[in-house]
Amino acid sequence: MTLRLYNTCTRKKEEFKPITEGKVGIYVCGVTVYDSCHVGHARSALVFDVITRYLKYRGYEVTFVKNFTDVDDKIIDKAKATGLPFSEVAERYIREHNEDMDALGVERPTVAPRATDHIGGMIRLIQALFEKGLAYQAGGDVYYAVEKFPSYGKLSGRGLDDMMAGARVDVNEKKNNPLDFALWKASREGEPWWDSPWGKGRPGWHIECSVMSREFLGETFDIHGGGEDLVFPHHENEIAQSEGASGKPLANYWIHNGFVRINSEKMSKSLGNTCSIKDMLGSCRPEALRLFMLQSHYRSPVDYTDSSLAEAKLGLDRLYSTMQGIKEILAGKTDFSRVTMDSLPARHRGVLDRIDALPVRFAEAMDDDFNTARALGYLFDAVRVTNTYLAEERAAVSAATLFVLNRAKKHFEGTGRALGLLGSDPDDYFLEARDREASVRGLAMEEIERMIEERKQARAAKDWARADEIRRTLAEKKIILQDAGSTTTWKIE
RNA sequence: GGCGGCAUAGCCAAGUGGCUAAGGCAGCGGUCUGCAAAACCGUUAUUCCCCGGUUCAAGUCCGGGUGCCGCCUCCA
Repeated sequence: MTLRLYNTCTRKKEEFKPITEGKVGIYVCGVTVYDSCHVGHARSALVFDVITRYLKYRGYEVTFVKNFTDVDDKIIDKAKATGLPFSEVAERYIREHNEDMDALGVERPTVAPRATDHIGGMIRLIQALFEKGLAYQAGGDVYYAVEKFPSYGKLSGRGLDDMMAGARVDVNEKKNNPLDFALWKASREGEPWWDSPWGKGRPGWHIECSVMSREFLGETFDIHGGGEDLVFPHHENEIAQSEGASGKPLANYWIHNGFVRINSEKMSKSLGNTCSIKDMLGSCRPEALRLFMLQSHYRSPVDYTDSSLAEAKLGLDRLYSTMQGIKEILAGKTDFSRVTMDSLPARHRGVLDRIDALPVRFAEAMDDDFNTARALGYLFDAVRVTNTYLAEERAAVSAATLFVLNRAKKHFEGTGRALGLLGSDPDDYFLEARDREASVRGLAMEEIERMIEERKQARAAKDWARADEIRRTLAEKKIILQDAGSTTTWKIE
């Protein structure tokens, strides 16, 4: 079975062949730390989190590098606006970024380098570009001479002439060609600076990634990723820098995730419709957002709305409710160690076969360019099979039942882990969801528990009128009571 | 102006030329329940934006049209 992935550079799905058997080196462009992360950052982070999780699930040893751009015009602007040193602005948003990612259940990268720790490497790379005749100095600035690099435009699929025709290139008299980009910028008064052969200055945006990827992954590595907006100019320029200097391919595969829209509109600061991760997590649980994102293919645009997120949450409840059902029966602790595949009665065997199909189909979907939407379809298929089985078995649990359910649990947990889902204990999941909702709505838990107790007594006395009255009263507060035998649980609608 | 993408049920969404077009949400009918909820069973696209073409066979390939969207400037 082979993993195939869509390579932006060739615009085709290709079979994945790592440089070193069993290992994968992946570099993803991280954030510029000048503001809080929004849902778009969340998508990118979740996409590459699932990609690295799946690569590990498949047995690869993954080295995942995701950088922080901690010196840049916008950070400097923010520093000026707030009166803080630029390094403190960066520090603050790095910390916030990490908190957000932890909250989303995104695994930390193997290395999270910062641009300012690699200034020396950048200077050396720029010098190498001078030696190759690809860089030129103009005052205290250094630019990359785009037309000296023949394959410029190969990633984004455009030629220099096409781009020249575009009206929106900025006019800068210091550049030989309007498409040339800055490798090094002279610092102005009050801006951070580093000494360099070209005077006091700071690096251009693109150079850091060329340097840090080589530092941690080598001149050529397996996968380079980022948001689709980075294809041009950022990644194109990285290629020009890295390949211009080394003469070797930068990355063998390029992966780009699609954008998030909000209510069918592009999310952007100018439209004022960005939604920060912090805000969003105040009203929804992280796993629901993850499920929502994974229900679309990573390259498609995704439209974020309150209702689509609410739907995803219901889907997540469905998954956890199956996990809860399994847990409940397994808690019976009957010994099933003597059950074997061969001794399994046909009816159980039939269910087991369908459940055992999950990891196989899951891998088949994920191997096809990380098709998480299809993979989730298979997961829900297995959920339905399990639910049916659960409904049939509940009355008379046998050792065979436990054997089958134990296997189901393993498969759900295994595939779930590869997606970053189903990591919580199901009981905790539902209690947490309920208590969170209750506190958001300011409901008094003691009062609810008291009324449930009263209703329990009414039911015992077959006083259905009183029991129903309590149900209705609580229902008005959106509290749904669920009777199961003699116990009653509740949840928020 | 240049480059690229998308159009599948009420909504979201997968679909790698060939058995009955995944899955989720919503809806409807039923089972279960004192009543409910959850769960389960059944049901919801004779058809995949439109028009041509290739093929024994097309949602899937090709050409044309229409409609959305992205990038080309900082952006995940």
